[in-house]
Amino acid sequence: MPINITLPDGSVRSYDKPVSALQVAQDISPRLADASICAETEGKLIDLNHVFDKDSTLVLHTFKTDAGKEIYWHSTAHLMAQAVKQLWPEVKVTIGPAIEQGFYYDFDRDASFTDEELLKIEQRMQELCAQALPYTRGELSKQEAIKLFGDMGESYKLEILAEIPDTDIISSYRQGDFIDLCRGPHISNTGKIKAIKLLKSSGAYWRGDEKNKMLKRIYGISFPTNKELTEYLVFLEEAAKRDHRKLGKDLDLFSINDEVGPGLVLWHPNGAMIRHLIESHWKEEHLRRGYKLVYSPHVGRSNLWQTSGHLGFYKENMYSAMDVEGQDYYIKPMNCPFHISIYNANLHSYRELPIRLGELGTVYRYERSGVLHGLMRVRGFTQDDAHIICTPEQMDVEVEKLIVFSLDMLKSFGFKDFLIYLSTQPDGSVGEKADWDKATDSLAASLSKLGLDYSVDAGGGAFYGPKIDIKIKDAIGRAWQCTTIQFDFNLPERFNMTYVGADNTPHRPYMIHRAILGSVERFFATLLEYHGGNLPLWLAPVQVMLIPITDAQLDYANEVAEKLQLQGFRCEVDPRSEKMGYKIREAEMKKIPFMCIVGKNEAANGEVTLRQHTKGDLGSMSLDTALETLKQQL
RNA sequence: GCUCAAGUAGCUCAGUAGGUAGAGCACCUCCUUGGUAAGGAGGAGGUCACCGGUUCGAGUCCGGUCUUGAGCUCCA
Repeated sequence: MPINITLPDGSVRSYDKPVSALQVAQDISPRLADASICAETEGKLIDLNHVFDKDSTLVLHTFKTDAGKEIYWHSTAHLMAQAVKQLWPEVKVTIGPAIEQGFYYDFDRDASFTDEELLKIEQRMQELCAQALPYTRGELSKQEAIKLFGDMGESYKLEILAEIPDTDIISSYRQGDFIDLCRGPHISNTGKIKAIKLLKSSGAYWRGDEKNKMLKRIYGISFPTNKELTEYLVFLEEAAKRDHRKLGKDLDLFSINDEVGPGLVLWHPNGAMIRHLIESHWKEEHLRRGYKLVYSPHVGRSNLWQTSGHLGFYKENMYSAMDVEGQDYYIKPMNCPFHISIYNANLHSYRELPIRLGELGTVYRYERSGVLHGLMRVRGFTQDDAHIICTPEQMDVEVEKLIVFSLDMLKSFGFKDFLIYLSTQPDGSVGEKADWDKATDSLAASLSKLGLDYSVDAGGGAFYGPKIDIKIKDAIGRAWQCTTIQFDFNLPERFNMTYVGADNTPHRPYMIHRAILGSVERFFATLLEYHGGNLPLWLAPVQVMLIPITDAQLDYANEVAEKLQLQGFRCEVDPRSEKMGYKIREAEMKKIPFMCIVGKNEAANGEVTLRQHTKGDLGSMSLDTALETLKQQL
């Protein structure tokens, strides 16, 4: 009986005796065999030395596939654990998975790892790579596994084993003198790992629970070639240059000040201008789509938060009450109760729905000190909030409109790649299951209808409703959550929201809570990082810098600036008696999109010379031509 | 909040074995009026995050507080 191995392209290779995945790879091409990291059969990842004794499918994974990377990095994590155990035998190992970019391994050790120690570990890893130690799979019963890891004193492994059913077969992987409890698969030998960099060490709780012991984590990354590692390190440097905190300082956009308080943002004129432009655009787009703008106060009486339930489920994120004539008031962590109160101020007919109330609403939330991060995570921020109140029948249309609107809005700022998540009903949620299913289906159907790829986060919804989140992918691959579209089965009930239906009886409306940008602060940060500070012309706080070559052209420069301003451009004149090169350099570093250079020739002919940021000299031209050029970029 | 690191002029950073602070850029004044990324000279600017301790003497050593960074947990 031949054994048929079916490959992804549909071709079949027949063998008359059992054959390993690696052998099949060899038969396809030795180079493929060399590049292969692991294999996959019937949807399950396997080692390359897995032997097929019956008809099977086979997919080979190289470092190019996600699965290949994951296995490669996971194997490197094992290698790192081996090196650490060799250097410090008393250290206990815990777990060490692959992550999106690289891997980590958590160790139980009193002292944290210093940079010198990381280098030492890296060296030991390289020595172990040179030995090309094979990773060998072993299978044992739970009893045997407990004995094995118990004898080694690896208490964390015993804890993991305790959660595995008694009857399961446990797999372990050994390379050289190191053995780890592991599902696998792994690369064939340590020699496959060519380039390693241990990036940083930090603390991490055992099982991510802050009640547990703080372990010492080492992050690292590895590649099949040194070239890839170098590229990755360059990429990290590039990311650091785009950090919004650095750009915010360099371009004088915002600051966060000790005395004012952590997590509270001061918007400087340039940053405030950008924010103004974002917000104006936001308002126009909302009005165009049938939203009504509202404003609401920054504080509200405790009754309001009692009714909304925030004092119950959200209290730990709220600041403590302030006393106003014997009554408790709370600064708002959310805008919803106010928007609902606006809705409830009047009686509504089904004929008015949907009602879409929008507000750039500033909220304050208590965030633990350790989580604050530039503008990405702050204590006071402005949500681009809106609540859509509609009949159940209108829900599908509204959801679809909302998704289209969200993507259009994000695209208008230059973003192109999005990650979309659908989060479904968690345990302990409120509302009827039927409503949940209906809402969840509506969200899913809209996404599918629009042909959008999304991942499902099962049980990841809020307790009050399912949601869609959209994350923006950065030019260098990082993802930031902006848009969130959440159904709410809780608040309409709590606030007894109603509308009068065609049958002349009150009905409970559906409510969708949504933010497209998320928060103006986070969106602003993402925008900055995405563009690396080089904002599109319409968002640049200063669009044109007028640079007179000598003081003699100062009047002419002012004249040109005035004309540009009349056409709606934001421009400034650099009047200093500095050399032109000096002023150009400064304008370039401030990332001002256009420079308008005027010397005696331009002044004499009524012309200007344009220079575009990062692109250089565009030559001299009439003022009208220059205006045309600028307008084309808007 | 927890673990580890850091906090010196507006910015980026030096500061060696504890002896009351230094550079570059930016800023101010003067000279220079220069054609596509830094012209020259001079000047001003710091209770070395804050509080306490050790010491004859602390930017430097010790303790505490605040803030920042990398993570953990959580989230827009």
